[in-house]
Amino acid sequence: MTEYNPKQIEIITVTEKLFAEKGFDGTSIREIAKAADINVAMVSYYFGSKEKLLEAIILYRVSAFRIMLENIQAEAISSKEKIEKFVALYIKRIYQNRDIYQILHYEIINQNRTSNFPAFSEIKKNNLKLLEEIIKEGQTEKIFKENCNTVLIPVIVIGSFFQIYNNKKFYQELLSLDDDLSFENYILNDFTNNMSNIILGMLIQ
Amino acid sequence: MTEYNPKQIEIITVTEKLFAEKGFDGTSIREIAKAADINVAMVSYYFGSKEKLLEAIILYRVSAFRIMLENIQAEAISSKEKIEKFVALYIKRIYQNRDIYQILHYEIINQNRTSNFPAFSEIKKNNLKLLEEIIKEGQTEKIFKENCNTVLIPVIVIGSFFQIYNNKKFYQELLSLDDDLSFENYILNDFTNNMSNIILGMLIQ
Amino acid sequence: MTEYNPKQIEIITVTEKLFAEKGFDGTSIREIAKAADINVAMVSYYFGSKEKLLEAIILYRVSAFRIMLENIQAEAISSKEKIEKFVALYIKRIYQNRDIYQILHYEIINQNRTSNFPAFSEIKKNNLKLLEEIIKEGQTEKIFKENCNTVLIPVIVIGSFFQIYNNKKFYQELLSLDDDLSFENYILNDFTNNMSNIILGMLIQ
Amino acid sequence: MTEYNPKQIEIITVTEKLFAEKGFDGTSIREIAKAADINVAMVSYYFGSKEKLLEAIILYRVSAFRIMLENIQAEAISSKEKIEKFVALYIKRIYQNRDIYQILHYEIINQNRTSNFPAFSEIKKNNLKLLEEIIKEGQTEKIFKENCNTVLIPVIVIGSFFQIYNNKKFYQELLSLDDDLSFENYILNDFTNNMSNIILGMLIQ
DNA sequence: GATGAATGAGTGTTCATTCAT
DNA sequence: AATGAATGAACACTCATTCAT
Repeated sequence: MTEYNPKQIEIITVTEKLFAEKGFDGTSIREIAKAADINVAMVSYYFGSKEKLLEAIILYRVSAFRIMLENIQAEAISSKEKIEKFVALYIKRIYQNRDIYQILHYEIINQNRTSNFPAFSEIKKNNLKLLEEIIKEGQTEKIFKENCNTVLIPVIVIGSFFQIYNNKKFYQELLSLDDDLSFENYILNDFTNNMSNIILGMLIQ
Repeated sequence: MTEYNPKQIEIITVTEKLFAEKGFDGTSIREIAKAADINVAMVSYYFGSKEKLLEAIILYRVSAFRIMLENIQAEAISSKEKIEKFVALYIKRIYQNRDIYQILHYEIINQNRTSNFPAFSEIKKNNLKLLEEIIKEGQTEKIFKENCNTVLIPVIVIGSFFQIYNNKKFYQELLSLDDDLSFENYILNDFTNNMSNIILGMLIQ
Repeated sequence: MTEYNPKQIEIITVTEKLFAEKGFDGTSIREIAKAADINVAMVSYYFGSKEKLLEAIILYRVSAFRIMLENIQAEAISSKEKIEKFVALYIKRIYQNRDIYQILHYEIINQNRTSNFPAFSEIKKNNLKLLEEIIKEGQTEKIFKENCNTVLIPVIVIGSFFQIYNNKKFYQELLSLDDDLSFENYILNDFTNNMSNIILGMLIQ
Repeated sequence: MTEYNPKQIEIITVTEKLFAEKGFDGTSIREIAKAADINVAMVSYYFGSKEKLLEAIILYRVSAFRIMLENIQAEAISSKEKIEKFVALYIKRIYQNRDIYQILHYEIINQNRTSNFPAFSEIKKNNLKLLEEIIKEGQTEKIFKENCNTVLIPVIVIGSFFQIYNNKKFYQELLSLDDDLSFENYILNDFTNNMSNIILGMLIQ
């Protein structure tokens, strides 16, 4: 895990946004250089290649996912509250890292590139394991149903989020969310609550 | 609405798949020409440009969405059964048209391209209206809750589907779906049932 | 063995000269394009890459070497005269094809490129075989020595030629060969005669 | 004539080999820096530019040629033995300095670079003069012919050497010289003897 | 109506060199 | 005295598109 200097981090940050907006192929190194106010040669100089820059971005951000939702389990709250907190934290985290998720989304589909993202799969599996523990706790407390589809929970949360986020304009119009702030508020409050309730609806007897 | 000749339709069909797999920028006209066994100049000749080909693909497929789910409402079945049918048909339709959905997904994000897809928004709105009617029916029958979040229902269904579909490999491993057929069966049966139940869970009192 | 169209042949001809003068690495596609009055993209379009253009040049010229010196053997002249004719023809041939020889020379040294030139080796071996037959004939006629170093003969002829040719300026000054024509005359007459005598000196008892 | 410090000499030594192997254009400063374990800026720092480094290499080695074959003339041996010694020394010297010869060879052809090498021409002329003296001695002794082509003698020796050396692989196979040592032995013994005999064949009446 | 040839703009990358330190 | 960081120019090559036929 190499450390990046401030300029490298700026390149990563700028490129992250461009890749999320226009895709990997749709973004040229010259655009990146312009946006980051650096020389075109700098990307190759710092990261070796455009593809390695992509990998660097993913690695840089994915490693940030590591310190995740573990502490929820330890808190002295009910299983129901834990699920609520899990969903809220999960959505918040996805929202904050929506750019890198978008990129991963692009690139996971184009499986020709950076063949696999084992680190990312690992995190997804860890999250699932944490969720399973919370649910198991609720099951021993006889609050949650016995046969719960754990796998579908992150699927629904993350899928629904991006379905809305990727069709932002459509839903902004539909839900009268005039500006970006009200959209953000919607996601972090109403949408989050709705998701919580749906998930709990799946779990509670 | 221009009619396309068989060769144009073949180009559309071939390109649809390539765009879905590799994205618009990731697919070159040469690849298309090779895959469709036509001359490189044909694409420009028939469609004007690569971008216009994209628009043609979208228009061609989106118009196929038109004849949609309207007849559900007319059927002599319960509101609950109508929702189940709606969800099943919806997923089936998305699954069948996953390529064009994938493309739209790509391109809606890159909003620089083909500024908007009004036809597509129209269809989404129509579907929502139909769904609202079904729900209203269930509400007058006192089967469904009064305040239901209609908007979220397609969001959850379509979002969850693509969350799974785009991470096919990950979920195939997780759910032990060895081949494409068992994956398809999972989507059209288990996943569909799960979605139905979740949606009904949101609606039923 | 693909046929080349006139434009391709012109590219080959122009590039041949540039490669001979400035080497492969020292010649840019832009220079070639300028010299051949074509678009920069044409080289890649016609030959695939700069390296494949080099291979095309070599193949194109080396195939011309094929029809070589075979008919000398059949002629009704003495072994001594055959050797004289062999040397004269050999030098003439090298002189005419000095550009491609120069390129091969460059590229054989840089063995990283186009790993080997089996076609070229083949021709060299064939020439050696032909020479051996002539010498054997002279040996049975008791004109030539028994133990002759056949291998060294082409080495001396070709080596000496290029030693002079590559230091043209130096030897033009030294031998008072003011212009290109007198240099050419020197090569095809005096130098050729000298070489003949030296080779015959090696062979004759 | 500037003196070079040990680091400069190392750069010269390392680069000499790289230039001989891959040519001037084919060798990048980064490669040189890596091979000599120095910073990329060092070359420009010490020599001004890549081209000036080339000139430095040539100058450095060519000056070593200076102390050459002069003492042969003084020795109390026959003219024939002097020629034999001259040829042997000449080949040995070329063999030892084959790298710089290779570079000169490259660069003399590309006459755009380092316009001329007067120092080198000087040495060649000196060698010719020495040879002429030896031959003249032999002529007064009535051992050598009256009209001898002095100029051709170094041409043949140096030309033949490089014709073999540059096609090392081909001749190693042809002459069954399995490794580098046996090739070296061949050059310094058999080849040298052959050359001596050929040259003497040209000279002796 | 259809296409092979051709093109200029653009791609990612490498280059020798410079410069602040 | 020596260097890591940085740069603009050039590199080979691919792109979508055009055009004469």
